[in-house]
Amino acid sequence: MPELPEVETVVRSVAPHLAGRRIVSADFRSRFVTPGNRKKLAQQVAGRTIANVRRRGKFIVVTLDEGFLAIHLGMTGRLLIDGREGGHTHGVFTLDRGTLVYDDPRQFGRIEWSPKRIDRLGPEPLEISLEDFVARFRSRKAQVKSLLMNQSFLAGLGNIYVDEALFAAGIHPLAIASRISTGRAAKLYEAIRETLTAAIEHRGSSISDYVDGEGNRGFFQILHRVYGREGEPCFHCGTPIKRIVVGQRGTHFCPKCQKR
DNA sequence: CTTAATGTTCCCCA
DNA sequence: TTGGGGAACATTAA
Repeated sequence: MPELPEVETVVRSVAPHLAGRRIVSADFRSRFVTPGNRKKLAQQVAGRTIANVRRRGKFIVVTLDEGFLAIHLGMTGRLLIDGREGGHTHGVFTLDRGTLVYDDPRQFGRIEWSPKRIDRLGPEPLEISLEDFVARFRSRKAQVKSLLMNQSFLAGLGNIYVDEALFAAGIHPLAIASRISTGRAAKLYEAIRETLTAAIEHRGSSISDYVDGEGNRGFFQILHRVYGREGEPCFHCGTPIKRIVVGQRGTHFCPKCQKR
């Protein structure tokens, strides 16, 4: 479900309901979503007041009056205001007004107290300057697809938006970053920003079951130009979209429009 | 039955 | 330190 635009949409939908609320109690039920001592974590958050909710990379950062909680949605995580509890509910926050429910069938998501890995995230794609991005990008010898997926290089892009941004920039997913000209790297920078901005405006991509904090679907999937379009004609040149595997992830691109 | 799915970490090896 | 490749985590849908 969740790359930067989806997480941003969840944060925006959930924040007004949570800011200023007091967590009366919490209940965590999964040894995967909440590794370690779940009872202790529940005690840690109980009684605390939520100062604000924001996004960092693909993490939802819930700042409390003391400390913070980081929620990562993994592949299938959902954070729902006044959501109904079901068979895949692994976290329930009872607030002084309403509840917050965490659902996650695959349990790849995490709810953690001040996790260190948030410090290892790279810059935000919508905040880094063009100069800094190009300098970082051109110093790497990795394939662009893998590099852009790397959260310590840039925080927030995932499989869908990397494929879409590379198509928009006309860059082949297997191109080597350091061998791409400054001009094309600059074009990639703009493509990333435009793709993410448009996706946020459309409230994210609901390709299977993604919904925001109020249960609303996004509709950026309508505008996908390569992701999930294997064999279908490129919107630009008509060549069938190709699918290969890079870093164990399905990778979609136009073999004619995207140069190495 | 097999494959793939919006993600991340860990391990091995160059 | 960088980077490629593979396995693992748990579940569902096609």
